Amino acid sequence: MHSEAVASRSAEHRDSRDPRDSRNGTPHLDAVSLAIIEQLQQDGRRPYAAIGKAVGLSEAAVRQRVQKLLDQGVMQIVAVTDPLTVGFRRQAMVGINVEGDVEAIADALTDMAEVEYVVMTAGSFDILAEIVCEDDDHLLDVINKRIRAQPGVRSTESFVYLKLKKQTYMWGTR
Amino acid sequence: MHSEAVASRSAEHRDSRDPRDSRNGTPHLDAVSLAIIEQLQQDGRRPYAAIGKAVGLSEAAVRQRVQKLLDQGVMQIVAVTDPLTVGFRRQAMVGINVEGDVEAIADALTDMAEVEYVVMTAGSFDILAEIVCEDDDHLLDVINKRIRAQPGVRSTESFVYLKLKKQTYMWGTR
DNA sequence: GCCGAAGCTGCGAAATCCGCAGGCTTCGAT
DNA sequence: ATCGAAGCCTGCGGATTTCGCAGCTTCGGC
Repeated sequence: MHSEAVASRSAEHRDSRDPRDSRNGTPHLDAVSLAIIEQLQQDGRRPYAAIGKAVGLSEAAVRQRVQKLLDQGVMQIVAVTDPLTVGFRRQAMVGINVEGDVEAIADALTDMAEVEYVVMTAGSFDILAEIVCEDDDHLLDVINKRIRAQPGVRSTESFVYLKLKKQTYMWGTR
Repeated sequence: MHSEAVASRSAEHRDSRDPRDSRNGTPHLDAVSLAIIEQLQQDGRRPYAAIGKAVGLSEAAVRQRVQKLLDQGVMQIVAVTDPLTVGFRRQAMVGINVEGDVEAIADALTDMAEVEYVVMTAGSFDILAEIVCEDDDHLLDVINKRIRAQPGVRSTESFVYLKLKKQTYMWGTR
């Protein structure tokens, strides 16, 4: 019977028709876009023609897809550095416990320039936040004067970084 | 006395003569390279000529500097994505306590594909590791079968991500 | 059937990238 | 003091890439 072919076709149709995931507003990514992202995870400046050759698309098509991925916020092409070499000598992860509105505290942390990373978690901390500072004084100031000063912050625990062993950006490249 | 002037001169000389920091192997960065990095943190594909105009250098000079920064491993230009949109639905930070050689454990974690981020810390954990997985089963497998199986791992504590609030790559751009 | 949206291709013009030769300065050695 | 090597910059021409646009096809709605 031809039901298999029909199912395959309808799946293709869904892929191309609906660019959005039903659960949230995140756009849907097909295999080709994923392959393009992989290429750019290896080298953010790789030419469109080279990417096209790798994923089986014309240069113009790759260009349009990349532009859309950037516009949609699915990916960004940026330079990433080791903070130490750029003059930030103290980093720490801070575990935070909150009473009341966790998301409000998370938003407040998000607004701080020294806070690089904020995530709400399940477990013995409500929030984990990564702090990037120039020196010890700066770090102390951020943790004690700014974070702990937030109303609703019940307690914090700090983990000062001693040595960064790994930091990759290769999701999807494995 | 002139000891201050002498010290100042010798420091200048060290900066320009020796591209490496004495403490570790990290190369020294001058203000211009920092400015170039800032440009590329805003847009990893910005043309060299535009960067040159912004930092006061010729196109060729910018190109040479960027190439050197990449070769030295000071920065990398890559596409970064939201893991959720590329199909990784479970993430967690894992705090680890170790008996014996902490760095050996950290190295073992570094070799795992699902481990995105490894840092040795001071505080109540010896190591923090970020895990990126496709689903709960995958996450469970990595934590229980792979991480806790490492000899020397005394205990672990997991923080499953509920919501990622902030993730920037803008060191130096503030 | 007809129309609009979305996505891909091909192509020519403009912009960018790239390699290289040459100039300038610093620094160490003779 | 002079010389040579090294490091870094500029300028330039050719190769490559990017960019905008017109046209084609598919698919779903009316």
